[in-house]
Amino acid sequence: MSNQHISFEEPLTRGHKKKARTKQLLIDTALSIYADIGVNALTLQDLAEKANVSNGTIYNYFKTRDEVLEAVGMTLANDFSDAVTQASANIHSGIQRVAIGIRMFINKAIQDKDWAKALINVIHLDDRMRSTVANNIVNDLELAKKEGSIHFKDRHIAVTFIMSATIGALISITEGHVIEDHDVLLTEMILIGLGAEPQQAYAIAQLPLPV
Amino acid sequence: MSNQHISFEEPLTRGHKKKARTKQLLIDTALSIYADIGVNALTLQDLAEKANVSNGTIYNYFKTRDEVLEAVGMTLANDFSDAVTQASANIHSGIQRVAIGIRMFINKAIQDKDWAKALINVIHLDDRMRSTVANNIVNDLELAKKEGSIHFKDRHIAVTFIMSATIGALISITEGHVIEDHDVLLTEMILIGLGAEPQQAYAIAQLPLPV
Amino acid sequence: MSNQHISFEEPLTRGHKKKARTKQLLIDTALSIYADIGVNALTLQDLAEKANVSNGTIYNYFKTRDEVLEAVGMTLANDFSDAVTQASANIHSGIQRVAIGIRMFINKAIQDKDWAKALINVIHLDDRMRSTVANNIVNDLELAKKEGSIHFKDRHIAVTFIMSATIGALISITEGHVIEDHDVLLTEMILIGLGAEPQQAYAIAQLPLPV
Amino acid sequence: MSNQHISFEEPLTRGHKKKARTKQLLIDTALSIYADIGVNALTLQDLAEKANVSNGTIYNYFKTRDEVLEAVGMTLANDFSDAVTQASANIHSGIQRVAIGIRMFINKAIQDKDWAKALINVIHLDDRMRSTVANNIVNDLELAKKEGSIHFKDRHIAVTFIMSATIGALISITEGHVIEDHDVLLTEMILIGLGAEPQQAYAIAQLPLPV
DNA sequence: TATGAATGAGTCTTCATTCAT
DNA sequence: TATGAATGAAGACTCATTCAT
Repeated sequence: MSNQHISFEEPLTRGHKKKARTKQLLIDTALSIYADIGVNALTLQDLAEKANVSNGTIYNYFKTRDEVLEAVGMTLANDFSDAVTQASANIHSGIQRVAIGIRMFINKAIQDKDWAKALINVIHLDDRMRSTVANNIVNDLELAKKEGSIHFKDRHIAVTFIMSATIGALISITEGHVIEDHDVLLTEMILIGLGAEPQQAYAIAQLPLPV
Repeated sequence: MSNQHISFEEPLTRGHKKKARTKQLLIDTALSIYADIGVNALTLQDLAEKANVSNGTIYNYFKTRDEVLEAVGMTLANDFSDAVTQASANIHSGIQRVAIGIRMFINKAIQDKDWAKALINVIHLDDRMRSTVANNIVNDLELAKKEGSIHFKDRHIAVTFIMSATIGALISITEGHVIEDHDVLLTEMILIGLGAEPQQAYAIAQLPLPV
Repeated sequence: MSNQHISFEEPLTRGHKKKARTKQLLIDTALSIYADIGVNALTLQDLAEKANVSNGTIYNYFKTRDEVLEAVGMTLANDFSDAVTQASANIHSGIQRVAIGIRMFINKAIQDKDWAKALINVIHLDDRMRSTVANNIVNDLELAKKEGSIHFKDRHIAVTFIMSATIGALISITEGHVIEDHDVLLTEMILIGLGAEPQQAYAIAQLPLPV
Repeated sequence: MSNQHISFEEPLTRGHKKKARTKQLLIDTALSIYADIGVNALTLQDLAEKANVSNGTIYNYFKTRDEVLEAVGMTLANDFSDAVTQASANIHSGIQRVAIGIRMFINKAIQDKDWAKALINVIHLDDRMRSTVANNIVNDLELAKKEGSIHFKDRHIAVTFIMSATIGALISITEGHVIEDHDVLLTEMILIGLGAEPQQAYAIAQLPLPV
């Protein structure tokens, strides 16, 4: 949940552990470029320069430019997945799990705007990534429905509703619109929109996040 | 509200005045290319070819590639604005006007998926367009708040919520996920999310749309 | 039959006829590069420079590098075909037509070593070209067999024999080994090898070539 | 005469001395790549991979890529030389030795098409190799002339004639055109072309090859 | 205005070669 | 000797832009 993905500036002097660190370096560097100028504008020459690496080196790790972009997308998707899954590990209420996911996204975006920018860029361009994220939501959503805490007519619409409202908030945040309790407010709106009782929605949206 | 933006295939003989017909042709053609391959992938060579025009001709109407993209964005934004404004002309309830806007977007997307694809592409890449759309919502939203039919703590969050949820639905639709009463369902979710009374939200979301 | 293919040096001031002259210019220039350094070593940058043209211009006429090579090969093949066909137009004896073909090849190579070098390069790399040439021989060969002037067990072997012996001689010539009556001597060897009566072979190989 | 040159697949456990085994492995592997894709297309990366060796290893045995190609060419040339020399060791008739050389080439090509393909590739690109082969023929040819069994006006033309007709046949064979007694038929054509008495040519071309 | 040939800077990609381990 | 990561020069190809006709 920290800044580890955008850490390419630190001179690789630390561990001397493996040379395959270069691959991670490239991905991290690419991520930071995404944040700056977007996915499309990334050129391999720029990536090589910013990573202090020769252009040819990139091709020791990726066969094509697209493979680089894909690797970055995967990294983002997996990080998301891992962080949220881990945080919700001990939570068995569907509506709570949904709330935690939304709030973690928002809070991470506030902490690390570069991460958010990169994520937004990738999500707009990569269908697979959207599916990955959607799959992570759908189970919690169905669980919440069974619990009776929310209700919706079409699952796909509900998932889309959550994702798009969250991404929308992320865009706002990267543009500088951050307010107090952003995560709580948005979560309330989404849960109520999904048919939750306002009282319950308020309560759940404000629960302390798991450590 | 019809297919007019993607009408470049028709042999440009109809009503177009001889002058500047070419400019509109170029914009329409660009729009259809957006829908197919996105904004970034549009090349002027492709545009010229698809518009049955020499590449040099484009430069008689636009100074740079960016100017083409801008013109297309303006067209999309204005069309939206005009259509919704016109439809809501005689509606004086804020919440109703918001509902009409959302539903018109959804229904137009269902009717004209190419328009929706182009719009999505543009909105993701063009900050100005987002603002244009947002400005059209904000007045109705404030009006609804004054009427007491909805309530929200932060205006910007509310606007973003509406827009992003709507765009999310548009994306779903372009991907083929269309269900019955899509517009009504989404409008309900959004209005309730904004704090509307469920009963009222249901009622308003189902009102017949103005002709 | 003259140097027309390697005429790229002359400044395109003559006819002002067509701009599509550029395509021919490129082919001619490529041909001369073949002669110098071979097909494989041809780079488009080199071609552009030697043709006094921007690298991008090449792509106005050919989609890929391979298309350039193919066009040059076609030019060579067609030139051969046309020249020999024209020369043998009024000759109805199969063995005479075969002899004329061989001798024209040899003589043209002696006159224009660049042409020969380019031809050799292309023939080694382009299967289609070999077939094209072979097809031009096979009819005359069958005709000669029917006349009883030569005889062979396998047509394919016979055609290959003629072609490879001729190309071999071309290679020798490009390497500087030219002797008097090279065309006549080689033709004799080939015709006799194909079973012609030595007396007849001598006679036919020495007939004056048609103008 | 067996498949020894293309034997890189076998797990290099047999008789190879531990030393310099790798060098031979590289040459053999290169040979097989020649057959597949030609000399020019051979890349050291590909070679290293197919030889199950690190790319850096190649540079322990060869200073440059060209040195690799040269070594392969030498191997091919020497193998030819050795095999034919050995086979003709007890044959003292010039025309017979010429016939044996031609036929051995053809038969080896039929047995081992990869060898033939590699040889063709090399011979087209390497002048030195052509000379090496030519030198092996020229003595036998002069001997045959002294014996009166053949006669030619220009030695170089005669050598070229033999070589090119043989290589031509090799190309045919690699393309799948193999007929019965290919070696005998071609040898007859060549010998007759060189002025041998047809009866003698037939007889000599059919003599059993030395073991 | 319309045309389309020409331009050339910018990108991706390949591959021989080097070198620290 | 063997390895394989790193290098960087070189080449193919794209595409916005210019300009003479």
